[in-house]
Amino acid sequence: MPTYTPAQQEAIACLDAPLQIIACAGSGKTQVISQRISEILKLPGVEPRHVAAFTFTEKAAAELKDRILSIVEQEHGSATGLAEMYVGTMHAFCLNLLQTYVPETFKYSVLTEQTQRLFIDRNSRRSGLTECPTLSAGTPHLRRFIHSRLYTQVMSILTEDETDLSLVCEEVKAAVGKYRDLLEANAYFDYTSMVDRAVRFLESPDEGIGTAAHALLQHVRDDVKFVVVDEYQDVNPLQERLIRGLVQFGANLCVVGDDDQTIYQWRGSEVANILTFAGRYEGIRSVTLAHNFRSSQGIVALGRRVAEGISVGNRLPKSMEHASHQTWDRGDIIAGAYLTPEDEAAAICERIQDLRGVAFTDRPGTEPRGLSWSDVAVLYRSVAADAGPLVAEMERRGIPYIVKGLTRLFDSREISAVVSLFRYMTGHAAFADVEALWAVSGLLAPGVSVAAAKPLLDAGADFGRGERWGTYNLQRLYLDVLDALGIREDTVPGDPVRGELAMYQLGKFSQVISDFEAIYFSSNPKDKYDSFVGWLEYQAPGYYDEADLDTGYATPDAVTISTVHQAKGMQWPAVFVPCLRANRFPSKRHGGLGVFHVVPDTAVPHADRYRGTVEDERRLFYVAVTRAQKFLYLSFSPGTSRLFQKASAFFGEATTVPFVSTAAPLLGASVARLEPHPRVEVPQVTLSFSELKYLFECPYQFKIRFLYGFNPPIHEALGYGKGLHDALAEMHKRALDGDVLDATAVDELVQRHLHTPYAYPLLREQLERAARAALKRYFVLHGDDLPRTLHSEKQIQVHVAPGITVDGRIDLIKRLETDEVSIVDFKSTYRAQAEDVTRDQLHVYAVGYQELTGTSADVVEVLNLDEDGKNTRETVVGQLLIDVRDRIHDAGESLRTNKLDRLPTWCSTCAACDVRSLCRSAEPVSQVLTP
DNA sequence: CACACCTTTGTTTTT
DNA sequence: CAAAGGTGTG
Repeated sequence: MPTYTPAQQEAIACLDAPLQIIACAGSGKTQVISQRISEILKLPGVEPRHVAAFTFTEKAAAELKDRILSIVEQEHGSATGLAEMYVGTMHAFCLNLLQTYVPETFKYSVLTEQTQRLFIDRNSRRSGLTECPTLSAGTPHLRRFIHSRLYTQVMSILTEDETDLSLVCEEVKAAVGKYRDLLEANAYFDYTSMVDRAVRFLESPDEGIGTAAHALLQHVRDDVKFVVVDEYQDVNPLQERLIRGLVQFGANLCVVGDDDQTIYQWRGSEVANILTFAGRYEGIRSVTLAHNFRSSQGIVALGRRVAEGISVGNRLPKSMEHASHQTWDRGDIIAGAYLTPEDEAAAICERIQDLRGVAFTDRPGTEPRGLSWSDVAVLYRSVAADAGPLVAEMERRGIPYIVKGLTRLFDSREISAVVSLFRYMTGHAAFADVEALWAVSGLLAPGVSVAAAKPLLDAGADFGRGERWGTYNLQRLYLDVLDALGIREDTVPGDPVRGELAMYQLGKFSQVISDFEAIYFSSNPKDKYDSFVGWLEYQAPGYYDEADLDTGYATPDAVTISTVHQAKGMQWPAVFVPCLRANRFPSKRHGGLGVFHVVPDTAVPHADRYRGTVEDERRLFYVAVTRAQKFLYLSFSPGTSRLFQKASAFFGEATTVPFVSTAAPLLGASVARLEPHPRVEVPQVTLSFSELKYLFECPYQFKIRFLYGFNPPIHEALGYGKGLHDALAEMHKRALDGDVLDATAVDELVQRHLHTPYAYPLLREQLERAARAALKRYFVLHGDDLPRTLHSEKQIQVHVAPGITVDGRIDLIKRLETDEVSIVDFKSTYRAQAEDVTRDQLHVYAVGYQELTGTSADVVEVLNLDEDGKNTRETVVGQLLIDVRDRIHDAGESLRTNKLDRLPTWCSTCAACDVRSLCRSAEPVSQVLTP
């Protein structure tokens, strides 16, 4: 066990009272939580499934889980059942809870921000959008398309906050009900409704759906014994209700956070939750982790000064203390003012180049190394508004950088060219326009003309050819066009990086089509194409404004340029915070139609937090400052307009802190220098079963699907296989409770679970018949096995090495008549995404089962639900399990190093791959020329 | 100092 | 199209 401070030890050891951990920046919070959870797992009678730990992002969850597993493996040797410990977001927890215990919700899918807006606009009347009045004279009612984002904000505030509905006008209240009904009618959750549904189950079980509510509550009562909430300061009122609901039967609660780092008020975080925690729970213990192990004395002093500017009533009393080995030297912290943004950018670049090679010690007792590009971050209040001059200067000097949120997907020449195809098809552009855009797209190999795709476009635009709407598939047309033009990573002119970049843009567009088509799949074809083009022109550019270049899992050695928000939880040896201008940081309030023109601000407690206050901005500045380990450069230059002429109050305040210099020479030769050596970061790799399957099958296929983001076309029968799986899941779950169904339940099961939103009426009938037949057949062939069900939809997990985890669910685990344990995977032909189960995958299941129970399964089998489908059954062999572990490990490594190569030669995998046209020619090349 | 008028701007982002 | 900073007037 590493050494802990007395406060850390106290937090780790307090397992029997509600605990509040106030964790200052850099206080080793994650380590303390992880160690505390490890202690919980040592308690007699405590199983991993008794623990639920919440984080705000999937990334933070992966890191926390990995840390816990490392500690547990070290201290307990190995432990079984860890897959059943919940570490994740509250959203995923709620979704999981509902889709495990409430059969009616098994078929629900989740709307993203994009599909949610598409859905609301397509149903603008039925969702109540156009009936919402506003306080603005110019806008008597919300309007379709224009106000759908505002509408989603209103809907989430009304369910996520403690809104006083008596102050909200009738039409808006009606809209909430209409929108909720519309979601349910279409089997959708949005991010709010999944939490809301779960909370309502926990709060008023009597109104629930009988047995489901009972089972859900039973699970919470029996299994949830320890709840840990990280980043508690960012919890919103609905999430606070969820926490209350989860601990209502006496579970131990531990909340961890720092009120000074509340930076998401504008999306509902309620600081009051953490400020008044002590008064709301009985007998709480409170521990403050005040020691900062990250930053030098100077940074800590500056941070403390910034935080002390928050008024006493809005802050928990605490004083961050310097405890790091980092030294402060005069000149490490500079607040510099410049005459123009260009001067400021140049000065930043000078410093960055000066810092490269400076000796730096990451941890006490380790060897120093030379700083490199990736040790530097430049943090802006608004990257979009202010980062331009710096990016230009970095570009000029050839300093490598990563920036998010500056480039817009729809401004790129690649996407302009692609959009023109659809404009041509709907008569909004001449073919000459298309040719002009493709000529400058940088996508076509020499000698290839977009004219090669014209026949496809003309045929596609003939909307009189067939009556089935599903045949007018946007995604298929798109992939066919790319194929006809021979566009692949290696045919795009330029160096390999250029090829990757282009494919990444094109993959994003595939996602754009998927989003649109998920909502508009079954519209009259002509209308669908027209809506698509209109949407591409007016809506989509605003939906997909960040074309953040995801570099995959490999981390390049480059300067990070990002917003302060995105820097939360991170640290760098050197941090720059430029453009500290009045009206920018702190940001002035903004105009325009807002939520409080629809909902009166008196109906929402602390409504101001949604608009943003100066204190909120101060907390954001506090986060920025405390990211730095040693070097911190604050700077100001007047902006282009009248509004941004003066320096930020924060800037002036910083200059009054003794550790801060207003000018200092470059370090030059005055400090020790070493060869630049970027810090080694181990990116977390968490793979789902289906991702792993693709990675095993063909690494390049994985790259096309998951890194570039290409999606296969929607199949009209989509949902059939899922429906069968869900029906079987209900059968097995009820069998586990002693409720063994027979064939008379088939109609009801199909009715409840089969959801095929893209099927035309005739196909829907066919699918229903097929589903009934499949379930009846299952009852005949396997009905007798039902009582021998051991687990249904069992969550498993394989932790292969630090940072590499595979997550997944096993359809069914049952005891055979021979008393052996069998792992079963169901298969159905109609299952849209050809989920072929390979032997490898089955053996991964077997490994997961082993980690879960500590015992080995005897056989793995594939059970085909089709009438004449083939089943397989295979003995689990120990050596195979070891081999599979090695293969997962290799797969994870290839991801981290970004080595995702094509299979060397054409093979059966290629023949079955539905994205192969993006990889190589369909025909195997018989004569390969080798230079 | 109070007020009217004119000008400029439009953030931050996860699930 | 709304809001608030800046500027000018009394």
